Parts: sequence; structure tokens; C-alpha cells
Amino acid sequence: MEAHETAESYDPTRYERPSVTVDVVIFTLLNQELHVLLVQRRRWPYDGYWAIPGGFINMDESLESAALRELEEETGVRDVYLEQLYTFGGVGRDPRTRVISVAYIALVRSDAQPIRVSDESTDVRWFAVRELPTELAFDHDQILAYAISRLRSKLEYTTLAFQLLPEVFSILELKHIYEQILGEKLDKGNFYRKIKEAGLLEETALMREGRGRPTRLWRFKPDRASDKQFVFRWREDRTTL
Amino acid sequence: MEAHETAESYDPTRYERPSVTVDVVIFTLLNQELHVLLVQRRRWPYDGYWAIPGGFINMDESLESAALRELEEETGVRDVYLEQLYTFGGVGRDPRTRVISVAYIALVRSDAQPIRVSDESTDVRWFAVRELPTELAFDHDQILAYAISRLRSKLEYTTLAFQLLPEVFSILELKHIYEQILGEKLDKGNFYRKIKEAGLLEETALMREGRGRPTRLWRFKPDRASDKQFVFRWREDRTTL
DNA sequence: CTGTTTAGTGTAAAATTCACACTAATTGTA
DNA sequence: TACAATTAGTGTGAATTTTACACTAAACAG
Repeated sequence: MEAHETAESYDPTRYERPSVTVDVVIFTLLNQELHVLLVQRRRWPYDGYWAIPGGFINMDESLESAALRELEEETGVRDVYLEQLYTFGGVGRDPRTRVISVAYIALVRSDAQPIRVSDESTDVRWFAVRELPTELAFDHDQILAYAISRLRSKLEYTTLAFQLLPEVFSILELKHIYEQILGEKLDKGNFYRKIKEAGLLEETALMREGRGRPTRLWRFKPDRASDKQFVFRWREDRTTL
Repeated sequence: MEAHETAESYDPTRYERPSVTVDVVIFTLLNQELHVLLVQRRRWPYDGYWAIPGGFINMDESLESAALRELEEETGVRDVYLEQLYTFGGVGRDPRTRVISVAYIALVRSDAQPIRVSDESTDVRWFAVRELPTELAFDHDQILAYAISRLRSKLEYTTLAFQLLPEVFSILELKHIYEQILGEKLDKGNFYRKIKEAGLLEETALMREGRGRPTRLWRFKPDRASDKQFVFRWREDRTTL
């Protein structure tokens, strides 16, 4: 989201330098499916369009702080995992003035706090990535597409996926996340072996019962929680950057 | 680099919003070794310190155009390969005002145009990455360190290295580039096989004579020149992002 | 015509990936 | 109470890839 003037109050000459915003593409897993949170704008430009939450940076806050603040202000979502995605700075991105957007990817566990509508939007909603609105505000289609492709590719060589899981989880639940994000079936046996060998999981005493054989629950090893060196490759090819 | 005032002319209240600059970490191969181009500042702050070339973005140019323009203005270097690295936005980066820097990596062939000193600096010089100045201006040490680590990691799964080579080259020259950037010896036989299998090279009729058996010269296949999907893995581990 | 230098190929052991069959522990139901 | 259904988890061997290193090739210098 960018500045909040209407078409009438907008005065381009007042801006001498590009403005900077942060935009946050936030993902979660809902009903076993990857979702992204969008807000519906209630102001010109792109009034009524769905957009990625975001806004201007204050002078005294870092980019990360700004991203977290804007995310909470606009959607109520807190305590997310945050990672810089890319900076979009094309000249015609925003019809009001020159705006440079530093885009972030955020991940949040599915059992997290509920979302809230701010007074800048008419609605806030989780969208399944397979059923996104056809047209988004600004160049947010591009930002979102890039976020999804990067999420997929980083999944293969980082521990990103763990950010979407609750405290304890079964190995097959983890496998399901990988399948959802990669959009591809994985072999059960190979998954078990790989994840065990990686040594990232810590066995808990907990089991979960259901239909069929009960499943053991695991926890992400605390000391490895921020380990990004980890390689977990499922396919040969990976996308750029 | 950032604004060009002296300590005296600097007035913080005049800035209401963060300023945006682009900084360009430009690499080349000189004497078979990886080098980076730095400029020596001639103004407060960090007067006399070496810094990554860069500067403010104009209202009507994209980030990439700004990066190319600043690079040429400050160093005379043109026709580079450019790729966005990361955006640095910590609050205390610049003592003058809040500055957000979009950092780029640039690669240029070693046989490229000569460098030139602008009137904003006292010197411009290629530094071997193994012999960098001890202290750089601003947070440029961090930016540079990150650029080097990213260059290494992207080398393994992109065709980045080809940007450092002249039009035609031998396979062992290409291998040498990989070794320089990765800082590690590679097996000759394995390198030959991998690069041939990848199908990225086109044989030319040219040979280069010297001491010992003459070597065949190759060209990067034009249609694959921008192919980034290519996987060329030498080691298992790779760094984040 | 032999030694030295640089270019390039061959190959077999080791490690990893991949596909798929198998065993295990529980609940629902005949 | 057995046994089908369901979900969890293990085992295994063939196929592929990686790795290390030995070998052949083509030039020049003495």
C-alpha cells in the first residue's frame, strides 16, 4: 500500500525524491493448503483491488521493523518469520508518485492469531495461492508471483518450511507442507530418511492418535532453528536467486 | 555514496523521508584473481575511506538505470552484467540522514574499458578480494562481504561465471574462474564432463597455442546466455539466499 | 628423439537418489 | 474376536551421480 490521498488531494510536485514502502507477502498453511494474506484497498488508486499489505517507512525504524509494524497495523498479524524478498523500483509502479517497495516474505503458523481489518481497507482475507484474485493493485501480481517462486526454491535448501508448522508435528505433516509448496508428490520412505539424516528434528515423548497407527510427534531442534546452511534437495533444478 | 554536503552544510531537518541510493559491488577477474572496484571518498563523512560506488536515485529512472548511471559516473565502467543483491536499511547506516541502499552486484569482463576517477573521489581502484582495505565507509564492509558470499553461492547454480569471460575462452580458463571465486581446487576431468553435459558451450574453430598442447576455444551458446535455471553444483552445501 | 608442458579422456569405486515393497500399530466392523 | 481398513514407518536394491585419479594427446625445447 502506498500513500493515502485521494485523486483530488494528490500533488506530485510536493515529492522531490522517491518514497519508500515495505510490502509483506505473508504465507500460511490453511486446510493443508498454502494461503497468502491480502487486503482490499478503500482508496484511490486501485480502490477496491486486493493488495499486499504494506506502507511507508518511518525515519527511525529499520526495514524489518517497518514490515512488522505495517503487517500488524493492517492485518493484526504478529510474530512472523520475516525475510527480505526483493526491491521493486520501476518508475510507473504507482500512479501517484515514484515509489520504491522493499518486499518481504513472511511465514506464520496456521494456529496463529486471527486477522483484523484496519480502517484503510474494506477487507482482509487469506487466499489459496491456487485461487488468487485475477488482478491485484499496482504491480502486486508480479511481487506475489516472485514470492511464491522464491518460497518454492528456498524450501529445497533452507529450513523455511518449519516456520509454517506448530511447535510439535509429525514427519508426514512436514512432508505435506513440502508437497503443498512444491506442488509435487514426495516419496514417503525417502522423506523419512532424508529428514532423519539431516538431524534437525528432536523426538518428543508425544504421540498423536487417530485412525490407524498413532504417530510420533517431533520438534524442530532449537539450536538448528536458524540453520540456513542445511541442504534438503528434492529436485535437481532450482530457480534463480 | 550518499549526499554531497560537508559537515557544515548538512541540515537534518530538511529530510522528512528516508533517501534511497543504489550501491554497486562490481567484480572482475584481474591477473587470474577476483577483484572488486572501490572509490576513495573525498568528502565528509568517511573522508578518505574506500567505498562501494553508488549514489542517489533520480525520480525518473529505474533502480537498474540508476545503478548503471552511478557506476559510469563514478568509475567510467559501462556494459556490465547487473543483478540486485539486497537492500540495506538500518537506521544508523549514514551519519547524515536516513539512507536506504539498494545494493547491486555487477560483473564485467577483464578486457573491458579502463576506469576513470570522478571529481567526487580522490581515487578509484581494483582491489583483490583477498586484500581489501581494512575499513570501508559506512556499512560497506558488510555489503561487500555479502556480495562475495552470494557470488560464490550463485556460481554453483547459475551461469554467472560466464559474464567474467571474454567472447571465446578455453574450458580450463572457465575452470580457473570457478576456482578463483569458490576459493577451492576443482578436478579437471570432472569439470570437463560437467560443462560438456550442461550443453552451454559451443565449439569454435579457434585454437590457442602456447606452451604445450594447443587448446580449443569455446563460446557461450547465445540462446543459453541468460539461462539461469542451469544447475552446476560442485559442493553440497550452499549459503542462504 | 626424448623430456617437459599443457590439454583432454577413461574409468572404477563410493556415495546418493529413487522407486517401491514390506512391516507395524491402531480403529471400525462383521 | 477376527479381520478389513487405515495411517505410520522401515528396508532394499537398481539406477544414477559424484569423486578421485590414472591415462592418452599434442605441442615445444633441447
